[in-house]
Amino acid sequence: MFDIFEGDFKVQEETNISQAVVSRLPRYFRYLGDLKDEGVERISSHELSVRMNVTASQIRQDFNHFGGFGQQGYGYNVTYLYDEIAKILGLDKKHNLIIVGAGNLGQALANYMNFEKRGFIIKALFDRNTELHGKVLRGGIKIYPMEELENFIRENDIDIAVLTLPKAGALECSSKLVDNGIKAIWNFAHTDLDVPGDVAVENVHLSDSLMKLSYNEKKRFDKE
Amino acid sequence: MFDIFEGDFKVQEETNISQAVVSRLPRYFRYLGDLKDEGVERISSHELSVRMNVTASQIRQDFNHFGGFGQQGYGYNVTYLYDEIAKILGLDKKHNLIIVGAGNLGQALANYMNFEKRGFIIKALFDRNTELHGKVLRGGIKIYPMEELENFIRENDIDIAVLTLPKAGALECSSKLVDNGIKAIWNFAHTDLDVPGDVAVENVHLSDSLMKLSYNEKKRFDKE
DNA sequence: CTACATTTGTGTAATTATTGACAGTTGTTT
DNA sequence: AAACAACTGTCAATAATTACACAAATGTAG
Repeated sequence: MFDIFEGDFKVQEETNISQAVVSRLPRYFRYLGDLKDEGVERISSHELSVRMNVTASQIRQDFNHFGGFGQQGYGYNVTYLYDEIAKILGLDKKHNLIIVGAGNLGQALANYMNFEKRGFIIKALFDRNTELHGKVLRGGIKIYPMEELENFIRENDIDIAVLTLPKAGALECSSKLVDNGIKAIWNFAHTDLDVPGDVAVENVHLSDSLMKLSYNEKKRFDKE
Repeated sequence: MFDIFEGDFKVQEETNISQAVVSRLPRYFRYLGDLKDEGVERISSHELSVRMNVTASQIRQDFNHFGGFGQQGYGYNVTYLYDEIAKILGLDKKHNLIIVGAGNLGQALANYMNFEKRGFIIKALFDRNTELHGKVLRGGIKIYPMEELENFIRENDIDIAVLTLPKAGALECSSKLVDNGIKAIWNFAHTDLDVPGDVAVENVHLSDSLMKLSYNEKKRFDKE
């Protein structure tokens, strides 16, 4: 009788993890990957807390949001935990990406691609600059004109769009992407987007990040 | 008599602003820049809150951490507030940067450079790849061999280092940077750094960010 | 097989962050 | 020039996040 309520509650909770927790998951995943590479089979929240410089309590609490992955008296099995977090993060499935804006950053991301190892496949770039059209980057990724964007999305099962455009075009472009069914935008444009609630946006505002660094550098200087 | 205590307290507080607040400053700065461009002279916390989609209370409280920039019954003078936030973020001074690691990302950042407008001047890149040595990028920025790193830092008043290296070399490199007096590291390497407390580090873990996006996309999908 | 050290999951406390409320000040209108 | 509306700075309340503490479970050593 109580179990039913508990169950319902859990499910509801699972869809409502705070971003504070979510932000930490990739870092856990990274450290667990390292442990795997080192051949470590099991690890306790305490050991991990020392490595990662966080509290063991936070680690246990974070993992518990998704159900218990550990065992009392034993700890966590590294490979199992690694795989589970991968699933939570959606890394067990392939994602098809397009990059909109083939400037320095767009091309760098296309060439960079450690992401492919994790199942994020870049299918194409798009740009309005006609000089770039037809250019082929590493791995045969091609730059297309903007006009082909809509068709490409529909025909290639694209779910994530990377926005590496100047501020001006970004907003307009984001609505076009959304209209064509994109459900996730990785936004490098120097502006905030305004999209429906069912579209995920992850902002990478490099300038903001650099300013934060500048503040923190200054602060430490001021202290002396 | 009381003023003295109040004063002391303020100063102490000023050096201890939470990162939650600091993270919001660049965004305020961005919106204030837009307002300036639009020719808006004054703005209330309420108006700004609508634009930025945050609470007016948070805006007032945030600004108050650094002393009051507004006036009761009037609001905030856009230009004044913009300039004050610039000062807080250390944008009133020039910063000399070097980029360590002249791969795709390093070169893209060097070429990209809207940062120069804000006083972040890239002075040079460094890489171990001999094929790149001597290559000149936009604005005359040159790629040097790693061996010249230490001298260059000392002779060119560098305060910020941008780390765009693969994971393996990043840790070793960061200690070298710190040893030569770097006080701020913008870390794009796929690993956490271990530096003394007086060195500011700002991490830009692109993979982490992408995984977060993947989680949030998945979550929205799960809901239906 | 028993005693003990280890470790998770979880309820609770403490801390931090955000929001609400309002006194006091300023600008504006009549 | 008085009355009123708009607005900040700040105190208090609420909400969210993090840390603590311990019962229950497991592995290990003697």
